[in-house]
Amino acid sequence: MTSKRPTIDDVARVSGVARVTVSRVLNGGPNVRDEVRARVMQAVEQLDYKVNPQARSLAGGASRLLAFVFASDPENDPNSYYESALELGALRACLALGYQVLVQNVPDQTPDYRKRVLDLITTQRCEGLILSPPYSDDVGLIEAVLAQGCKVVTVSPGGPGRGTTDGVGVDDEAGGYDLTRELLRLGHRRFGFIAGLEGHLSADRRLKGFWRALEEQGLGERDCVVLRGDFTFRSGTHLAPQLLDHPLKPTALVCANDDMAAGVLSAAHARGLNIPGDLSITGFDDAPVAAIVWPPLTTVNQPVKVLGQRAVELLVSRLNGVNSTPEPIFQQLEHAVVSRQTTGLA
Amino acid sequence: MTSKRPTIDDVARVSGVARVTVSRVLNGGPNVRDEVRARVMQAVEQLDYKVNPQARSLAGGASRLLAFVFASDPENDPNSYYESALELGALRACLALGYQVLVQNVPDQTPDYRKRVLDLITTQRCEGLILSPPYSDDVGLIEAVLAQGCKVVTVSPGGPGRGTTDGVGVDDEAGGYDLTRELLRLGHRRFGFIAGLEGHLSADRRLKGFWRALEEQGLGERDCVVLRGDFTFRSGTHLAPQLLDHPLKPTALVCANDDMAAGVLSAAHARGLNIPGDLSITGFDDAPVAAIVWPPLTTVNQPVKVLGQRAVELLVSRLNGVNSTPEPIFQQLEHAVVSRQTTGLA
DNA sequence: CGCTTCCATGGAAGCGCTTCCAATTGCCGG
DNA sequence: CCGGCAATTGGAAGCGCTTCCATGGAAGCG
Repeated sequence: MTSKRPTIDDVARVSGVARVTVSRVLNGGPNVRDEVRARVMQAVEQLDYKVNPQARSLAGGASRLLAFVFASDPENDPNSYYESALELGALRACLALGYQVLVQNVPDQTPDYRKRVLDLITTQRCEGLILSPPYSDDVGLIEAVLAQGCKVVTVSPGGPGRGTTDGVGVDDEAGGYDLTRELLRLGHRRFGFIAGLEGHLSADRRLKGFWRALEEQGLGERDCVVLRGDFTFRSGTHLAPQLLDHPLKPTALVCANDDMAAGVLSAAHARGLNIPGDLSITGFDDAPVAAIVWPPLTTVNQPVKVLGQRAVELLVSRLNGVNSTPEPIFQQLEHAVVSRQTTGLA
Repeated sequence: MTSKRPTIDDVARVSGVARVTVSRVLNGGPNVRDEVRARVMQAVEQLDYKVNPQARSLAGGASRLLAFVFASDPENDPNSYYESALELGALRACLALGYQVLVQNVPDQTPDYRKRVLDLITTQRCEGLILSPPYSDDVGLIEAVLAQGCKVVTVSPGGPGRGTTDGVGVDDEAGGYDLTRELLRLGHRRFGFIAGLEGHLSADRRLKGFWRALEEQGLGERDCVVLRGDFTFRSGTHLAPQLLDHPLKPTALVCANDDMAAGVLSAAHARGLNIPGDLSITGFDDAPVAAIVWPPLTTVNQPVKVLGQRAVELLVSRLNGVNSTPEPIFQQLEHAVVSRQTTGLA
């Protein structure tokens, strides 16, 4: 066992000042002479003193705890790059800002999901929440959290979530549009689209952008078959046949994320199709899997890790009062079409 | 803002007992009459009281905080299923046990990595650490942590780590052996092997099992080219040419994990090779990517999520004194060869 | 020069909980 | 009927920190 850790009183004694003064120095408070500040810092150094975060939050009433809530069920979707990357970005930012982040998986089919989320605030004393889709558009949930005095930042809100609280994300609609333009340029005129889960509004915006690009070319609903998947590889493989065998005979299959696109690709391989010769396939996100499959997948890059990081920064700026704009802020980051090898001439 | 949260004193007042008694009930202490216990629980219910974890750990001297430390650099290896799955398993187990887990990424090339890890104990007050490779075999680090009075469980220790503290893992050596037996059965006699990073001893055990299987068939060093990768997809694609162009002309490439195998597969596709007709490829871990690539990868399954969960359970059982066996415990879980479609007759 | 004002510091209280120890009760054998 | 012991409860102290308020001195002002 270790000898006991030094406390703030030890520092105070060694540096010959009162406990409050040490506290002031530690928290960057004003009204401390430079000489005293230096003396305290030296004592801190000498004793290898670290504040006790538990004591600090008990006394100060601030836990410096954030929570990252995600919905995807890892049993069903074991590979969710999106969530891991968000988390990682959040973790990084927290480290820099002196906050901690609790990661919480709350499958959204859970009947008491709202209670589960609110428990993070009551039980763990979280001061801020990062909500990823589909929670980022669950206005009821967001308002319930806000009502508890807990700040919220949403990741990729698709609509209603945006007006309610701060958020970060890319322009999904523009992403879908840009990607589709590229497909149209390659001569494709008949499409299949695998959309995401109901309620994931940001994913639906991708579809909206897709339609807009089609309409600009005078194309419409009769030129595309739309199906809904659940973002998993498996749903891609399951849904592909319906698209491939459809009388419309699509020449390009557009998927709302990369995992489903990888599933479609796999199903296409199983049929002996030549990609992109016989069929073009696109994803969304630019997850690692996009570069791993063969041939590498054309997709839309979004900086997911940065999204997680920005979410934390936004949250913390609200918490420490640096930012107190009354209206919600939405930080939009850049997306980019990444043309790889699953797309070719129609 | 919320009205203030109820405290233990509120519960005491409502249930008409002293604060200590409430504390006893909350912590499942002995010597409380059933009638009183029920009364307290009812008050807790009625007030929707939740203990304040910060206050509890300050008073009780136990933070109920664990940390999960992993080394892989996510910039370089953006897809590490292994770490995410361990984390998820740990998270799940913690939720059930009332502990919290801090996730910490400490790249092992960091010069002050040891300090970074020890800081988790001093700064965050963690009571237990989960160390994944290669830290699981860093005896110096483990002992330094132990010396601070912090418990340690290692994940997949490959050798030295095992005798030092508790651990969980599969029998990597047997996994490598079983997989290789399968390859030999298919008639392969000339091999390429992409090993993992230096210092990842559990990954090296896979190679050891591989050799053992070869020796049983009277094969040896001259029948296999061995290279070292870094577990990433990219290192698989980079290393593949050296193996494919080697005068030995290997008919099967064995990789220490799935990502590298996926890289090799991709490189093989780029050359127009027919898999498994021209070449067999195997991975290790049975990560999601193994099922996603085309053709799906033959590999060895290890229950990574369960590993993470067991690690936490082991740690907690040490912390609360349920388990106080003096010698280190190693929990070995089952592995299984998963034959998919990247392996065929030589 | 007496007054206010500002700066730098310290004293005391208390955050919500657990732990240590003392007090009370009921019940035993002798 | 009494000392003793276990079961049950409560009082008080204190974990390590921040916050509120008081203090003393230096500086500013007419």
